[in-house]
Amino acid sequence: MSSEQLASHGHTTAAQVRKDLSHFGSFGKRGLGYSIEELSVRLRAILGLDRVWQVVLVGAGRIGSALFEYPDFKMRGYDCVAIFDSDPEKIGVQWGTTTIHSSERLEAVIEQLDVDLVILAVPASVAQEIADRAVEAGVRGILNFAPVQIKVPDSIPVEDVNLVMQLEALSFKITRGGAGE
Amino acid sequence: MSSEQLASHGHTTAAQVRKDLSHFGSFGKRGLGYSIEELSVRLRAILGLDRVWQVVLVGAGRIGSALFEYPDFKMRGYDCVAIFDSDPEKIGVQWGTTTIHSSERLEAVIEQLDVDLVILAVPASVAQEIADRAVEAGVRGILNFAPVQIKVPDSIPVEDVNLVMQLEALSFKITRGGAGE
DNA sequence: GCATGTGAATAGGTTCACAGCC
DNA sequence: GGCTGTGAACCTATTCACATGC
Repeated sequence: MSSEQLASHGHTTAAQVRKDLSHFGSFGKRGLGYSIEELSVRLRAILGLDRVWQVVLVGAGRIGSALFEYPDFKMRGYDCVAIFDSDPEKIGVQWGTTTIHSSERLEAVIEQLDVDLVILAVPASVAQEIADRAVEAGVRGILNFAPVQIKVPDSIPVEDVNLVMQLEALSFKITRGGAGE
Repeated sequence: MSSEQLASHGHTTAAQVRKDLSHFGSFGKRGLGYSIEELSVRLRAILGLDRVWQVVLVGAGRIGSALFEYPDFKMRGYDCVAIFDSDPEKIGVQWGTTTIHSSERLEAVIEQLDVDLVILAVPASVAQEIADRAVEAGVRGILNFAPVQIKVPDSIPVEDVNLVMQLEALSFKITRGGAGE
């Protein structure tokens, strides 16, 4: 497949595709284009998707349950090895084969199972505390659903999921009136 | 509050704050800084947040219910005026004071209630069809939870919520090893 | 011949620094 | 004196265009 074809799939240009890929190496063949198979393998390795990541979910509320049931996670190599909640009613409950633990056990489980990522699906009021404890216990990245800006060391990446902001982005684009992008 | 102080709250610099704000007007007072109150009002108007947006939710599954219960939505001016699902079991069920309608009624409701935004919380397989119908019925923006790239006219903004991609972004940052950002 | 990979040219965005106003 | 608003300098990213290799 040529850079031209690749570009038409994303929202970009042929030159952009070539420049971007050239940052990581030279994966194409002149006159021929790129092998989808090879690109896939090489990019998955670069992005760190060629392994299974150990994930824990903190917060067994609605968002937590929606996430947990989302089939794509497992399929894409994210293995939810534990769930935590502070509600005594929920502790001990099983979701599939995964048990809900007391939040108190967070550090122990993260260390024991060598957890990579934490999904924070807790109220804003406790998000920072949980994040601190998770980082202290050795977690390497955080997906944050709580509507607060959590502070962690620079070495720990955080991705924020902020649906209100995304709705607001829509509101702005509509208000502004201009083209969709 | 000075641009310096504002910058320290976001993840940015004083010069950046001043340049960005100057794009929309000159809201500060020299020697003094910016009035939070005035900034808030002016920016809310620019972003289109000084009104209530009519929203419908399509898909009354787990993601849909998590969203619907999310208190921030109403508080931030997004009023979910209708829910749709194709499952006959769910049709007629009430969530709070909002009834779940058959997806067939999508166009009728969008037109009648002058709906602005659609939240697409449906399986990937039907996302495009629903999007087409919503756009045809006059919706002005789409928040898309389905893991597909939906195609709509350029004039209709789409915001994609793609949790797998956000996890993958974490994986990349961790793999690359560099600083969090 | 065809499409990559890459320097050169261009455009876009960020930082600097200071005149102007409070 | 302090801080904004903004042109100028700088830096980064995108686009162009072509030599290189299949």
